[in-house]
Amino acid sequence: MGTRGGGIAMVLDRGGGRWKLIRMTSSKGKSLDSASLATVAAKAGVSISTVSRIVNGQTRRASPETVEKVRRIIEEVGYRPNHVGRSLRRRESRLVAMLIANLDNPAMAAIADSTEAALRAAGYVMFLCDTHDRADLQDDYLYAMRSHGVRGYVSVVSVPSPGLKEFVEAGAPMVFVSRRNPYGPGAFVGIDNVRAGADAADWFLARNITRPAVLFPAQGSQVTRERVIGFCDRMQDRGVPGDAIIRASAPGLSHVDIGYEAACGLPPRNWPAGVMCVSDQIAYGAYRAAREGGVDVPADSAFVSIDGNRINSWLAPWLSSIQIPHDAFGAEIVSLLLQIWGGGGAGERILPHRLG
Amino acid sequence: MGTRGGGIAMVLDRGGGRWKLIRMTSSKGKSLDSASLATVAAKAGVSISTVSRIVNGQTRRASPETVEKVRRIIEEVGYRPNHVGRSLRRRESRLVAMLIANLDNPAMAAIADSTEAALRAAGYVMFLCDTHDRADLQDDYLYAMRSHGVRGYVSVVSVPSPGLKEFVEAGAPMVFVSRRNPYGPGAFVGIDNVRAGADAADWFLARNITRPAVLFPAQGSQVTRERVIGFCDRMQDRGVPGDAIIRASAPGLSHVDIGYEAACGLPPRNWPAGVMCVSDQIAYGAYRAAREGGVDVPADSAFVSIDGNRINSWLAPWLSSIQIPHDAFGAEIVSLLLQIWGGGGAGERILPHRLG
DNA sequence: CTGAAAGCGCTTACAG
DNA sequence: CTGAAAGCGCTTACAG
Repeated sequence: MGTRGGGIAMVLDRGGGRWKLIRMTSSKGKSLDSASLATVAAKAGVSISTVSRIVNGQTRRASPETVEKVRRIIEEVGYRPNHVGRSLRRRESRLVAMLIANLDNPAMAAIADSTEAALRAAGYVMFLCDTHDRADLQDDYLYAMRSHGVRGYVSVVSVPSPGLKEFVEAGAPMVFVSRRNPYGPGAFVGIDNVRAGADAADWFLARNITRPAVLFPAQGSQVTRERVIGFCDRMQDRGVPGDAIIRASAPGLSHVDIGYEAACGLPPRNWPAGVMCVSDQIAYGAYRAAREGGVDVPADSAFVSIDGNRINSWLAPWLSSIQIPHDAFGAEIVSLLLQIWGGGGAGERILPHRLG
Repeated sequence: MGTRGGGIAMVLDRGGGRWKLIRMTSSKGKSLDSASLATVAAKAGVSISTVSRIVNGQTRRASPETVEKVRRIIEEVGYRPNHVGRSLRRRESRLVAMLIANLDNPAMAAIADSTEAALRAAGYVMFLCDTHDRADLQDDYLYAMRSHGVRGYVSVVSVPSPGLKEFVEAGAPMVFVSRRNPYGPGAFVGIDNVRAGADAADWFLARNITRPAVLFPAQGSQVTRERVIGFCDRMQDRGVPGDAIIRASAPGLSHVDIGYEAACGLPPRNWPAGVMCVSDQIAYGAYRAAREGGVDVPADSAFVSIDGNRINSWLAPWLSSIQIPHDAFGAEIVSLLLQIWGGGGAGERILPHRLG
């Protein structure tokens, strides 16, 4: 922005022979900053307004010769609109904030990936914020993003926080992903977690596994709870007594650690023939515990989980994971944002999962 | 930003009894936008300048009572400085662009993670851009970031591109990570790849593996080439004939795919006792090929690679990976940025790797 | 101790 | 067809 290190030049105004002081970018062409509208206008001998209009595609409001000349100069000096000035004036930007719990999680990275692509295709720029699952950081980012004039928010597995509540109540355009808005209704993209859990149950029953374990975080979210409930309910609906299912959980935030710890609590002598993990990361952790306990996966014990990380086919061939179509999330997220901006209200997009 | 949907209010100017027109945020307190300096100033009965100074910590230039009153109002209306206005005026922001080749790669995600934390600690906000290893996208992002007034750039495994060249030549504050500046000297954070390759050779030799294979991308970067060279040179220096090393490569960008394909070319009957992969992802791909070929890893064939992804201890216990301290990159990157901004010139930070 | 004014780069009614 | 002017929110010499 601006012209740090730029010089000053005098230029004769086309119109009335008056002198005009204009700033010019460094003569060496070495300036980091792009030329401004003023530079282009001066070089073309037209007003800033005219250049602005042409930059914004209003070409019929200028003579063909002017348009041609201005375009040539723009090309010549490599002019690019300054988004900061534009944002300030228009009071909106092409920025969308993406708040994500943890970049280290491949599932999150996949969602970020597809959202970035979809936003870019729609002409927006994604502003990625890693909240580390912390309410205070989430709020810091929300306020910072607002200060940067972002036009919308995508909140992936959000954590409840005062700032989030404030934003939701103020009607900030926000799409929730995986985890629903904790403060009311709202746009949502995700899967049917109860059904995913039920599908895992069916998968076991098809293999005559009727005394499985289910592994989940002790301080679970709605998401993990629904998966567990879907699993257990289906099992019981199909005749498995409730106490035949081993429920194993562990505290903490890291799902790998939770999986490991929870699995360490399973009976070593009587290891279940099937282990349902509510996330891939939990399965990764449980896998190590199984190995350490001398259990052969999947020969002795079938592992099923929910996520379907791409890496599984390479590193975890022993895992049957219900695939969440993270690659398809981005398009739905952007479509919902556009719908909200268009005044069409929120909506829910429940995407189909499948056991690949 | 601004006051979409806000109303207008008349307020009596403290000083001269003149009328002043000020904007106010929506009376319902439901505005998405934060209050502006003007709002605070009007409520406090002082000028915008005074509020601005107090916001920026210049408290000794105002009476204690004024400071107190203004602070109370700021708290009351929840004022937060608008970064867009501030950036435009100051002609700099607290934004740092992070250009990264591929979020899907855990090594990249780890670098992004530690950089984000280090930047945040230093009072900056990271703007993450996924270039998908494409020169055109990298340039799009570079120009877009400049338009947003970012103050610095971090380029992780950058790809050569016209825009990058332009930025480098214009002296943009930029730190290169893993891969050096292709257009001259410049700030750099990474490891000694030749030595890492040599260490892998030593590891094999310590286990009497003298007929290893080395797997690498056909269109390799300087980075992968150095690792291969370091490996082969050390092998030969220690008496292994050059043709005893099987060099296997495959084209493409995806390292898992490259690893798989390259390993498929290894002699099934005479599979090498040691496989050196220039990255973890290549090892993941090669591992599958080995399994499919009936090779038991690590019993029949020892796998060594370079990266040290955190997930390895859970999912790839068969892999001995030289650990790159990605978690420590962030601090070095930020320290270099601060050094550049401070006029201290660039520098190289070669971090120690180790085989855990 | 405090405020009026200029200006960052841009857009947009408005006037000609 | 074109330009002067106002103003987005902020900072900062400058004047008092």
